[in-house]
Amino acid sequence: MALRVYNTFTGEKELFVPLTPGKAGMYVCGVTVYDYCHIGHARAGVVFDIIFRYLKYAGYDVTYVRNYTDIDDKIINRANQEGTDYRTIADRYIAAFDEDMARLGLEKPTIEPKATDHIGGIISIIETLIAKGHAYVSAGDVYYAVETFPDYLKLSGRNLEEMQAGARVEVGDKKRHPMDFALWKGSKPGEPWWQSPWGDGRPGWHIECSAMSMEFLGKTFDIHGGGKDLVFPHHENEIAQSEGANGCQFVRYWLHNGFVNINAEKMSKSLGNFFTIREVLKKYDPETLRFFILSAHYRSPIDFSDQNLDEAQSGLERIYACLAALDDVLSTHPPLSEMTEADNLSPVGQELQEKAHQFISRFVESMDDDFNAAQALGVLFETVRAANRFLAEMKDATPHTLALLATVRQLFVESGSVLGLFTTAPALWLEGIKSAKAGQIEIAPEEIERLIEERAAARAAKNFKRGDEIRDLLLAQGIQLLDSAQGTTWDVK
RNA sequence: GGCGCGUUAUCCAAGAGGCUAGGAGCCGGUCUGCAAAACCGUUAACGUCGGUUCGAAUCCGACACGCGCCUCCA
Repeated sequence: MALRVYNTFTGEKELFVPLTPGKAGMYVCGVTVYDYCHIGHARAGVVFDIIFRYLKYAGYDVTYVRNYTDIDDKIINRANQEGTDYRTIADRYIAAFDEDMARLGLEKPTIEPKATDHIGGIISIIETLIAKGHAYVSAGDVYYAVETFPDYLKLSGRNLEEMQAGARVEVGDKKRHPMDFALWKGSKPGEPWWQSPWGDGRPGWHIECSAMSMEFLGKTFDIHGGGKDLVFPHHENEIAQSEGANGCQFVRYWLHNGFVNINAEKMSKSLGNFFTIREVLKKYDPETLRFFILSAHYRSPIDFSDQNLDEAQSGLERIYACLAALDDVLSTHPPLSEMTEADNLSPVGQELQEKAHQFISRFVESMDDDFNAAQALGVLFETVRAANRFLAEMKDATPHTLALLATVRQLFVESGSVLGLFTTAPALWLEGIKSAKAGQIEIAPEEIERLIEERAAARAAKNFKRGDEIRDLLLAQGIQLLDSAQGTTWDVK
């Protein structure tokens, strides 16, 4: 068992060797809290959630820090628009973020610091950078002098000349070099401010992450994550700040998740083609959204569309239906013992036993390979098929077959705890999906029930023509009748 | 323009030199009065052209197409 992770810095998968054996320090850029989160945030949240969970599962003592950037131009702009103060805006969207992430089933990080609680640390790093000649004061602002840091742009693999050629960076008279970036911004009247050696002001974007990561994880730590779009400039600037101030390596492994696309184009605030998490969750179950995110590798782009979400839901339903069937058998015949040795199992039973035996090692192998959740889901589906086959042919439950089924059920609990799936009782989840769909139909459930009764009567009288008529009538309204030995139920197509 | 990534069957999506990925769908079967649902089975692919190799989706090169970053972004 050896975890390998793709490091943006080297562009290769590397063996994960933590700084301190048995421990892992991870910092992930959270959000700037000025608006509701979109599904791009959902992806980043879910991706690093399973990375956090898997590191713990693999036995590491993980310290996971995810920040809130609660002071920034955008927050101030928003506050001005609404005629309120920045704190009101920040607190509102912190609460909204927490709510959205909780609905997506994210575990709480170890620490969730706020930038404004770390102004002291921020000032202290800036002072060090000035003392070391990496930063300079200019008319109440402080800027980082990128030319003093030879490794600048080493993460994104660019160079300063190239950047300037295509960039439309304004050569402000306050900056010495157009690529210099603000560490501290003097406050204008009416803006929030903190006291500093350079006058009243507020931190620039980037410096808060250097300060908070150092505070909780030290000068050097294992994993730093975030969306691909943060590679430049955010993470590049963090490196310049932290390594410039501390004179040692900042981060050992840089992990970046891919984008969410809409119609094969990047979704973003600036393009205006984004969906908020809460919009999406009105239509889709949170676990469906999570399952959709996990169905592709975290570094690949994923295309968000109704069709893809519908497919994700079908796939998840398949697993849940199998789990419900397992629960059904196990609740009526509680297993007496742990799994015993194979006693004349059928070939189908042997296949299931085989799948159960290999399950964890195959799951771990997938996750060890740069958190390949999509491949891990393949392992789950193969097990579902084997279990369904077994259930279909199982006549009576022997202690051994029950123990086998209980083992299989437990494997889904275990893998589900890493993937953040199957947290709901299967029967309940399936019921939830059904009633969510029922909310979208026109016809009243009482009317459906009445027609079902009428159809049952017609069928009892062998009047199949009338019976089929009713069936077609309901189908035209999106109501699918499900006949079974126990009677007729219905579902929304 | 610079840098980087991708192209896998009808669609989504893993895999990265020889080993059944998987899901949705199609089709076939079981069930059913007939269907549907469910379950089972089954099908098919590696952008194009060259090269390396006993063997290439997989490695190398060229080309085509698509995308991303270079400006706030997860």
